Amino acid sequence: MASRPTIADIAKRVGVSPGAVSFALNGRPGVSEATRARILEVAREMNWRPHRAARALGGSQAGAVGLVLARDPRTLGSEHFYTQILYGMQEALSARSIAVQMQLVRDTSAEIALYRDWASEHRVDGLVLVDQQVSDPRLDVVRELAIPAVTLGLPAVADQLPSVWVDDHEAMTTIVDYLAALDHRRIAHVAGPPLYQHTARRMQALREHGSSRGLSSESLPTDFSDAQGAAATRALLSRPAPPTAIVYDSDVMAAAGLGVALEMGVPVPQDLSIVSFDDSVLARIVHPALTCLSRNTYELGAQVAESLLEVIADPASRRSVRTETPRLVVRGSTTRPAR
Amino acid sequence: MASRPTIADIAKRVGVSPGAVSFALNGRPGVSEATRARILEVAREMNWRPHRAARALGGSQAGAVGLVLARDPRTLGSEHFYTQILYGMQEALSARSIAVQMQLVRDTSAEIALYRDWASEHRVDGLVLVDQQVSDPRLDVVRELAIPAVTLGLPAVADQLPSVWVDDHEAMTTIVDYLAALDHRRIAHVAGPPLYQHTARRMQALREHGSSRGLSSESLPTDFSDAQGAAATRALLSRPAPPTAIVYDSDVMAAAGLGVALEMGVPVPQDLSIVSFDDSVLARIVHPALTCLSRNTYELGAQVAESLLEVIADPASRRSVRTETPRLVVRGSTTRPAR
DNA sequence: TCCCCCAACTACACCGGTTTAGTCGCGAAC
DNA sequence: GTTCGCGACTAAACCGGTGTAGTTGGGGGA
Repeated sequence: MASRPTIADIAKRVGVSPGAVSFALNGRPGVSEATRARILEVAREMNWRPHRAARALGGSQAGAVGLVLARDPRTLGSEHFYTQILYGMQEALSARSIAVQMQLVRDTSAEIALYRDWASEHRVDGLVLVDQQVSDPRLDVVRELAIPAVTLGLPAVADQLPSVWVDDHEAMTTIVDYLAALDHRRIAHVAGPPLYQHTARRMQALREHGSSRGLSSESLPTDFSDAQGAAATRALLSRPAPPTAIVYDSDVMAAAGLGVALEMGVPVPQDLSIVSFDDSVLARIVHPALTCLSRNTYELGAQVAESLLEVIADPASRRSVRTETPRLVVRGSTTRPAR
Repeated sequence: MASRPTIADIAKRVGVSPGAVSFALNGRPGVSEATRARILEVAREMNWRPHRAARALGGSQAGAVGLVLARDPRTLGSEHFYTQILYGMQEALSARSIAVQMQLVRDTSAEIALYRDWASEHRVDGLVLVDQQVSDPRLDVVRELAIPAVTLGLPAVADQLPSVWVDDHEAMTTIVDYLAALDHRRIAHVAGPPLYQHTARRMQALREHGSSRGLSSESLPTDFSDAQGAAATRALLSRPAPPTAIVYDSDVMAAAGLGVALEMGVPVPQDLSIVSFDDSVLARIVHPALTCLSRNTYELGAQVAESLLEVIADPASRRSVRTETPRLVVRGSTTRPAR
């Protein structure tokens, strides 16, 4: 009884046909301005809202976009980053009452299966692909399914999808320059899995830029867990000539590394400088607080949403957006190395 | 062209009517077993999947449930907890191909507005209400909208919604008993906002149980931020007779408090024991690692999902589920107080 | 043998929008 | 004065399922 008003209810009340109401509500020609105004007023008065399913059925807009995180969620350490991204996206999309469908899955194959499900159920109008891989099996699937998508990461060279990207090369360069200016000569990098494009890119940047500046440098890959971050740190600090600075691919690993250093009696920052690629509450509350690259993740999410809307509107669009390089926030974990 | 097969396609191929196919696919009487088998086989062969919107339009199942987090997302510290909850829910629901629609909003009024939107757009079949408040304005709205819902928190006494709950009273009792057994006599509690029911409950438990054991105890409310957690810690440790143990309502505040203690030259755990109500990576990687209450958050999420399905199936259901009390995980941040 | 009943199906309306193919009326052009 | 054109609107099909009211055929009971 008290069920939501439909377009037919509005039509009856205004005295026009349902079709006319649809025209009016969607701002398309076919009704006079006077009638349109009447209809809009009545719709507002009756508190009308489109029935999503009905729209999705007729047209083809599901009114939702999808974001899948493929990680072992029990050990996820990047919640903060993706929470911010999600929030940025939602703020940008809620005005158009588009929902963001976020789902956590175990691995990439589950992610791909989910894309197929979503496609066949018409659940989403577009996808955001995060954690881009060097050789990414998702790209083929997305193309096959013909769902509009953007990547958050480097532009996929071979297989063009529009992307919103941060220049990880330049980011690493910024860090290396900063550390070199402080007179650090032996820099280590506790990286993520080289499977990920951003990790690969950072490793490459360190190798190239480090050697061009005459530094000794090295990247140790990990699985992003605090355990492996700690282990890598322990290995590095046990060497005869340990690095004077370690750059970590994530805040969790950096904090874990800091713990190892303190435990091993290596004072931070005096004997070891620590830099993290991620900023977060965690980076702020450990002692000393971590020097890190910081970016406006919220903005990044909003940008992703905008780009995705563009691709949905025009599936042929291939416009990639480069976002500003993260800036270095210096905190207590870095200083000149003691001689 | 290569568009998804519909029920009509299957019907044509099998040589029956679309209605019969619908019966067969939904396991309801009206077709013979032989025909049903044929239909199921052809459906699988053609890789048929129901069109969500079509189902939602006819019946009334949107195939999604909603979860809203109302916090200032820029300072969110509980990502880990809710990520786990979300994952647990998704695992439990994906088998029935029900999606979890999670959204972050700024505050409770935005949360309520979102519920109204979702209701009028028929986006969700049910809601999970988290961060239950002492006097919760959401309860009336949910009842008014007549959406099946469960709360994650204490059972709402006045206004019965089924809930999945953890006994915060007993949790606090566990901590107090543990600290008392170690001979702590002055215990402080850095709490969240007393607006939240679980915080209020913990404060009450500490007051009652502490005094019954002859302890001096006190709760300081905060906004859950690391800044206020740090400030409260500073205030407590500056007193003439500072507490020998502090219990924090969140891992972020506990870690921030730990930082303050070390900075003020108060050795942890010798002069100050620290206990956190939340477990997480953070609690593990700081030094010393934090003693905390730990619970299977993933299970909790799954349980929430089950309960919600129950209410959706039978909106009159009022069954609340009490989950097991979190267990205390002792790490390096607690010990007997130095005399 | 006839009738009734029931299982097994079909036909069709329906959900709430969108969209296309008209219809109508009126002013301008010839 | 008839015709053309166009703006404003209506009727009806359609999207892909679900649910209900028939319809049919065959077996069992009287």
